[in-house]
Amino acid sequence: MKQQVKDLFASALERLVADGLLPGDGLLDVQVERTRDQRHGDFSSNAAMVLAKQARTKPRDLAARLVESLPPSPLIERVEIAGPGFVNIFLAPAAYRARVPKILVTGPAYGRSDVGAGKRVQVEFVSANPTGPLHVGHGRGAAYGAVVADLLAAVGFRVHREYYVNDAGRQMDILATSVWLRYLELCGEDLPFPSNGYRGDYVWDIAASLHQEHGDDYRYAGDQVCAGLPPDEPAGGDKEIHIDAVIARARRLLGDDRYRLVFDRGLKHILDDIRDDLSRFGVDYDEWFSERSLTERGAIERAIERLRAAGHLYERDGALWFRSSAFGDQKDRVVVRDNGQTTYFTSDIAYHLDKLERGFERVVDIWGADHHGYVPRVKAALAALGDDPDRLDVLLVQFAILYRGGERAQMSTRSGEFVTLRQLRKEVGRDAARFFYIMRRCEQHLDFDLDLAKSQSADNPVYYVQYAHARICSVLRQAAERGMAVDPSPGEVNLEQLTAAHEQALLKVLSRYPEVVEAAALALEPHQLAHYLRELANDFHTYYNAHQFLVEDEGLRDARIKLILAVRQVLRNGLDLIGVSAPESM
RNA sequence: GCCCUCGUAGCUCAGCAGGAUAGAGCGAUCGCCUCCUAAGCGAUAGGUCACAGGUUCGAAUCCUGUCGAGGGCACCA
Repeated sequence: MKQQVKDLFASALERLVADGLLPGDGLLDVQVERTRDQRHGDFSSNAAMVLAKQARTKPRDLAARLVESLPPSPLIERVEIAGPGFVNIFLAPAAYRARVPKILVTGPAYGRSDVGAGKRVQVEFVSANPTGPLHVGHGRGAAYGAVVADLLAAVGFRVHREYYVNDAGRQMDILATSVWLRYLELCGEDLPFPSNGYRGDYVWDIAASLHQEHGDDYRYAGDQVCAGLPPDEPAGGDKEIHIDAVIARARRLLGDDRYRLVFDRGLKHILDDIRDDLSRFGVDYDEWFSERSLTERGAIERAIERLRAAGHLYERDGALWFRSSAFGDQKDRVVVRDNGQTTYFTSDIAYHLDKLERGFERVVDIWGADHHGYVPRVKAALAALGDDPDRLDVLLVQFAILYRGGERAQMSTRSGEFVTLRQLRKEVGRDAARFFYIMRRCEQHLDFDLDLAKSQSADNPVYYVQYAHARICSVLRQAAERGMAVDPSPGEVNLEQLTAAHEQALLKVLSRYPEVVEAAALALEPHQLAHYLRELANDFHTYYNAHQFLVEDEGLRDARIKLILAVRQVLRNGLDLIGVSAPESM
């Protein structure tokens, strides 16, 4: 609808250019906005004020010429010039009424568009280390990423959802070693557990399955495992040095193949768990991309070579550095350590290079806000390799803080007592979790009120929106019970009876839906959609309280039912996009 | 110390590619079911848009600085 109005302005401006009133360049960005105030009409353009200088005219005079040049359209009832030079558009009531059949015909596709023009976009999100179950912090990234991906798909992008599996790092070695130590305990060995190891129950589970399947095959005597290790922290040592030594010991005793087996068992177990968890949360991926595969395919070597060839690497203190500071980073970064190992950052360069090489025109990364320091260096790497860093959008999602009974719910990581995403789902349900996670802008800290998320009241925005949907279904059931025919055909007869203020308001909100979806998608901001749905539900509830739908007058009844059918369709479409169910009854 | 994000009603937040009198929800106060689900609706009160400058027809929105909150500054991942 907005686009149609925009098009009218664009052709008006073209005429003014043809008349020589305006220069032909720089006019492409016509600004047409929904008005905030009814009295200013439905749409408003500031074009005359913006262009007055170029036209060497007063804004109001230019506005007048602009209005004269607007092509006639059945969409528009009248146009007026207001204030310093705003052109205000009042739409014809018929234009709004026509929305109802449009929505009923388009159905689930109402709100979808093709502004993305089939461009390929990759959305990478969650990508938590597979060292344990997902916690509530990951949940926000999961919900946010899933909705961003769905929004982009809804406006015509070809979306590829991807999870980057950090299956190659030191944290994974710590996990593998933790599993092995627990396994040894199950075998009856008595050993101390490193303070830096993973202590969650899931580690015991993995160890138990290992033990069940392989018996004592991986068993070594406790003193053989512990002999000569540097002391752990409680014994006055360094926990990092200690755990590294334990890892090295595990590798030596088990040998590469058997160590890998333990390692992969832990990896697979946890990854399966994460995949299952996310899937139950309505979050599914097209690809689980293995970091290890980058090494195996030589992608990391290739990335280093490309940087070297481009002259952006140098050696210092025995390490190989990338001159990222030349591309906007704070300081240069190490790419190959003095011990010959590459860094996490090196993998990241290779990974992002790989993304662009796979032909994605745009890449969206969704990271925890604690990783924000990495944005400049990854962009620096892309720039250094001649790629456009603006093809990469990084969304930084702030942490979610849980509240229960007005108190901050505690969560600590290593101890294994953290609140997992699974626990949260169990407690508040998938719908509430999804909705709460995306109702705030990602840069905002999220106060997640567990009591509110569970409450079945109007205070709870999830129930509020869902209730509107259920109410409409209920009205239709009532109609059936009373033997009133419901005609879902999209005809326009009777619709001119929708003259009440509440009906006008609803029609207007319904007409805005595609614009909201587009704006939310392009800005990568799911919360816009959540806010819209609340507003639509509110307008419906107000209407419900003010008017009876199942009235005696058949024409009026038909019109009202068609209207609420349209409302129901838009509620469904919107809820579906944010991954929340639309219940028939509550 | 340097960098990033944030600062809008008592609370939680929208609004920020500049636009007309700054909006919601919660909480507070007062109302609304003989009626399709009251898991609902209406009304009232509530603001120096952190502060100070600047840019211009116009600034909550853009720029600079100050203050405050959070986060990041590894040859960890």
